[in-house]
Amino acid sequence: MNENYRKKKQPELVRAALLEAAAEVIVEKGLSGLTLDAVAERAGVSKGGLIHHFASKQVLLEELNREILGEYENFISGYIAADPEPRGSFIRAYIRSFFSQSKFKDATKLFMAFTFEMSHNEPLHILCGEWYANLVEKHGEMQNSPKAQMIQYAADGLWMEECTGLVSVSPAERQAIVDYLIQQTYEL
Amino acid sequence: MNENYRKKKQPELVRAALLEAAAEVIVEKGLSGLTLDAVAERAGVSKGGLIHHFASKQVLLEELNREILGEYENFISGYIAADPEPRGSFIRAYIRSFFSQSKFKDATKLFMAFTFEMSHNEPLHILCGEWYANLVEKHGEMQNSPKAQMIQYAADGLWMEECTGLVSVSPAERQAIVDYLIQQTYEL
DNA sequence: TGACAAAAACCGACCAGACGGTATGATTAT
DNA sequence: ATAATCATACCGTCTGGTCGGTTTTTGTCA
Repeated sequence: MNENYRKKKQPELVRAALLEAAAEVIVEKGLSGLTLDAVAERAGVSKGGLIHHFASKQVLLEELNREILGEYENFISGYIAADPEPRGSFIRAYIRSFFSQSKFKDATKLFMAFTFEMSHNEPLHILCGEWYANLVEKHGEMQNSPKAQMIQYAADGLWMEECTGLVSVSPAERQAIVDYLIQQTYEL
Repeated sequence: MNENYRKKKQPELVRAALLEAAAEVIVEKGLSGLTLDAVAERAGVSKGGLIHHFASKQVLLEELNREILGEYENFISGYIAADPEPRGSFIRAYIRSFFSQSKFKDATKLFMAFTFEMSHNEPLHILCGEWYANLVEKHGEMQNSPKAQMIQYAADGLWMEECTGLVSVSPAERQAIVDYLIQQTYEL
């Protein structure tokens, strides 16, 4: 007779806790370490409860991916709206969103896990593809000068480095690079 | 009475085939799809044979990682040696090596899998860390102006995009970006 | 408003297959 | 003869998913 029976039902909270737990497991143990048991235990829910909210592991993955994609889209939209200079605003928002405070811990690593996973997970790949296409369509066409592309690629590279933790760049140095990239977007 | 008993023993070839097979499995099914059975079958070797060459799955991973790191180091060294202009030669080599013909198919995806894996696989992380430190030491200190760092980050981003296959950039456009990055390294 | 049926939320035991790894034996190379 | 190279059979554990049951919530109707 588990106490979760007695507790007030709050399915939305449980669902959120499960997503959060899944994110943590992925970051800590990788996608190969993501098991339903681990997620359920970490969220304080039984496996049956987990499967009630997410019919399968694949569904759990897709929902989690949808979650972080939605978060990034909100970040980007917000930054663009707050930017007085329309020229290059998308790239600036793109850069800034990477360093925004996500509700998921180590969101960059999480994002990277999906980035690789989708290369051999068709539904996930489609999901991300549509998301990106929709993003571009919503915020107008992108700058596609070599320099603009270089800046955007650099943001990706910077983000990736944060995942690896290999080259130890101090926070100050990192901020300096980000500032430099932002500054460059005004000189397209 | 398997035919591999009868065949002439060529342990080095078998070992190479196993690494190659492991690489293919990782690219096609991800690290969560990497199983000893799959690797053994693809290489045409029994599981016992596999375990004879690589004592465990972890060892197999580390050896494969060592292999591709060695390959990249060779690429970089070669490009630096062939570069008449010493200034920025490391960054140019860094860029070019990403688009060199590796002996592993889809080496970029393979590399990316390791890049994420090492964030929660301590031995792998140490391995990569030492490799990178050694690389930097061997080829002199790096350029660390904001612009130089931006170019290097952009190379990472470009490489990452090739893994995702999301934004469809034509080979010509890709080459144009690479050329642009190379060109920029002469203006540090 | 209250009874009550249906649906939603959740648990816990269970299963079939997959997985990493071991043990042992067969064959070849040195 | 000894070591190296492989195959085969096997084991304990883990994993994704199923199933039936229990409690709570919600909708309905008198």
